[in-house]
Amino acid sequence: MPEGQSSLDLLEIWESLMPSLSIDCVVFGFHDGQLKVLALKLKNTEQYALPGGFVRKDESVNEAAHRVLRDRTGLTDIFLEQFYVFGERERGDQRVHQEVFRANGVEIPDDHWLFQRFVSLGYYALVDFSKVRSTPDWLSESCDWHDHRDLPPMILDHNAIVTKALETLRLMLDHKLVGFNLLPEKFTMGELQQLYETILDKELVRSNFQRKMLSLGIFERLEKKMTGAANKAPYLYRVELNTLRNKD
Amino acid sequence: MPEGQSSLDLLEIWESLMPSLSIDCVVFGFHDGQLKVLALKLKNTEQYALPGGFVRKDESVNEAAHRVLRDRTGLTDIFLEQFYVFGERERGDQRVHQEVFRANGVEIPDDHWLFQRFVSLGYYALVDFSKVRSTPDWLSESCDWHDHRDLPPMILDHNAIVTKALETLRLMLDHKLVGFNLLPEKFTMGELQQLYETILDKELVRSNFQRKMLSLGIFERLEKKMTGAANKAPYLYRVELNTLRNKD
DNA sequence: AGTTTATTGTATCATTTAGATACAATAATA
DNA sequence: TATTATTGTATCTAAATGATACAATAAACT
Repeated sequence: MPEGQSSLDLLEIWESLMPSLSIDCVVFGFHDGQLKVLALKLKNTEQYALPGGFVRKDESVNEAAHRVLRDRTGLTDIFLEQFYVFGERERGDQRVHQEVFRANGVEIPDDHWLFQRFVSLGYYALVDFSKVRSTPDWLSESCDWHDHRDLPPMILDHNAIVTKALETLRLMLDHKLVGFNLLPEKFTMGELQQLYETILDKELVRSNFQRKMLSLGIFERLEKKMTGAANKAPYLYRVELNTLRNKD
Repeated sequence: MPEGQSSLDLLEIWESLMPSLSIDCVVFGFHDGQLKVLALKLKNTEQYALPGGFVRKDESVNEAAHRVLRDRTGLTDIFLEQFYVFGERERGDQRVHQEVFRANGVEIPDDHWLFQRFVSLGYYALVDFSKVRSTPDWLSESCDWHDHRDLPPMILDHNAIVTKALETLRLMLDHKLVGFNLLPEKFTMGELQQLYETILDKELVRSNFQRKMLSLGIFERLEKKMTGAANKAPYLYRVELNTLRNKD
């Protein structure tokens, strides 16, 4: 049995949690022109899972999601929103967790609460890839980025959860202005366009994209970014934080 | 103690339910040029509540919401969608239910599951006002429509839930095409416009509204509606069901 | 029966937004 | 200094939206 974790501990933990409720986070990042998703590789198996957790009795569901995200990425103050509740009767074989425990030498009775039905609250987060310090949880051996078009097979309905999260992100990208949460503080219009093209899976006309973005009036133009390339240097932009606010 | 319901029954019911999860439905209807919301008047109190319920262990959360809606309105096959999870630590005084029970002569211990913390899944429904046969539940003396701008004080955070539901409806009205779910099968463009104006709280230019709606190409023009008024009779329209589909 | 009235359906204008293309400005290289 | 690739902006066109006008018409009134 691995150190620091016993069936007794699990029972104590259970008492402090909201029963039947779980949280799954689809953490989006952007790197190398790819939209990435954080996934955990479960110890001693070939299974992957989304960062997730449970809701404590003394915290709100949104607080729980922020805590999960902080534990896996080290980030606070991130864009994080509910997008769907996954509450099918059979969301996939709940025994996957049992397999994981067995693979790690932990015997837990079949009727343990962990293997009961959970309704999962789906959250999606938009983070600055470069700021993330990804950290596996105690069941996982690693926590890494995967291209959203090439995700490993994940437990339960986690692949479907990512699909739904991406749909929501596409919707919100047109609707609210949330895209730049995936970029560093300073970015060029070219980088922003590449981000939009990746998420929407559609090519955009550069000049028109630039016109539209700048007409929003939410960007502050900073110094030029000397790229070293043999051509005109693009300006860096920053979102004027006074203009927008992402709160719970 | 009222017939048909005892503490023992409640315990049995409890065993069949997903713990800590509840469902609240904001049922929108349209009548007399007003956007209406269904609310229950709790027996022997001046408190109101949204139609709601719990999730059975053998049904999905969406099925649970449909069941709640069927029980309160008699309707199946309605537009019903999740819009938010209300999971604050203190969503208001959970003892309101206790008050209701006391007012009805039912003593339930303070530590009963009904008074514990619940996370509520918010659903909103769009229904044909004329088709609803509103039916109170066993805790309520009536189930009636209220103008959305003049709702009675409701328990817990139910007033806030309605506000959030209305925001979602406004968003979806622009985005998807869901408005006509609030109208009878056949309707005039004038009626549809009045509906949009009420929901969006904004006047629209008739000719432009008509042009936009008809350009969607989802309406089938039927016979004229002879209103009896001394002017040109408007056509009735129906949504071509082949074109659109609302599924879970 | 002809006139009046209010409302509907559609046309037409102007304005705004979006798509397509062109071109001057420019950072590094040849 | 010319070349090159890319950026920022302008311009033209097309589509969507806003504002207004007007003919068609169901019932009431003369």
